Amino acid sequence: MKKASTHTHSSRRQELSVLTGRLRGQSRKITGPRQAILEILRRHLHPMTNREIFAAMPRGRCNLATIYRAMHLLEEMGMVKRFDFGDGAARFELVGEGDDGHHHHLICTRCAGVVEIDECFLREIESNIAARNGFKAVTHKLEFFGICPACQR
Amino acid sequence: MKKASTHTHSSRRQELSVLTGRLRGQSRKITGPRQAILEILRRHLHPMTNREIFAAMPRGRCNLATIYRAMHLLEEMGMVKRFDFGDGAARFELVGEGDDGHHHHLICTRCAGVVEIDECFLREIESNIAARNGFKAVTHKLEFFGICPACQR
DNA sequence: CGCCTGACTGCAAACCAAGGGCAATTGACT
DNA sequence: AGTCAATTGCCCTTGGTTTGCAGTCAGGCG
Repeated sequence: MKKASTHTHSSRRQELSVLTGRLRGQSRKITGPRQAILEILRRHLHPMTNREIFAAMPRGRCNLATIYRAMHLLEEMGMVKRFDFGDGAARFELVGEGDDGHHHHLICTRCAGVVEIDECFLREIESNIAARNGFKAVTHKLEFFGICPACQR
Repeated sequence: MKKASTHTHSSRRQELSVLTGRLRGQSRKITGPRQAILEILRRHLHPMTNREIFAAMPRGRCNLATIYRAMHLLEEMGMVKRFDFGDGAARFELVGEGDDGHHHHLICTRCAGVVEIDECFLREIESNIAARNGFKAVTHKLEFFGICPACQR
């Protein structure tokens, strides 16, 4: 039984050809490293650090610096979203087409396990804060931290 | 006209003697660098990086490493709270006695100006998320980003 | 199909926040 | 004043991230 893909989270599972198509559409080259990176991100449902992406790559197929550069490019193109779990390493997740990728996480501080929280409860509060302080283009970063069921024993 | 100090924010303005007293109470030494750090934090109402504290110190009065160590100590003692504005440098703010220091900020992405947001709207949502996922001891980090009135022109 | 060129990659060095080791110093107490 | 553990300064290390440069490659063109 196939589940309809209206869910933010599952919509991240895009065909590789769609992804490379988005690159091509911006006259970017579809290189080996970039394909490998997209393939890896496509298979992982949680944000990954550049080092994790690097490690997931068969035989250090590309250089770590290349991954850093690719992630910058993909972020600018809106194909990935950067998250900060507060441990000093940036993490990236694929963003579905048409989606802005905005969501949050619940992270276990013991085992580093991640739960995706697809809803965002702050849209309204955010506009209130923006209005109250005269700010424009207000966004927010929010992550939850705690101890997961498995780590509680 | 003097405003009553029931406000989270203004309660951060503590006498230096009160601060050093808290150190003494935990059999910690009241050293020159620590006094200088507390004095600087007391005068600033927004979170400061270690480097900023260092720069605010008369004549490089102490070593940067000392500041790092002092901030760890003060954080453990609950005298300062660590914040992360996502720019790769930790920031610290004094915490009032009896307060847990939990609050958020609205940060201008152009001029780096900071507005303190004393309320937290997520207490209830936080417990929901904790319960729904079986997590314990859940906390969160939240900061808002936007463009301040002055930077909009 | 093979060439051309700018985009891209690999490598190494550099950068920055942060933290650690160790010897010298100092605050707090007797 | 003397003692001792706590603290500091100096310097070096670590980890994540970025950059300069030279060689390589994807993709368009003939």
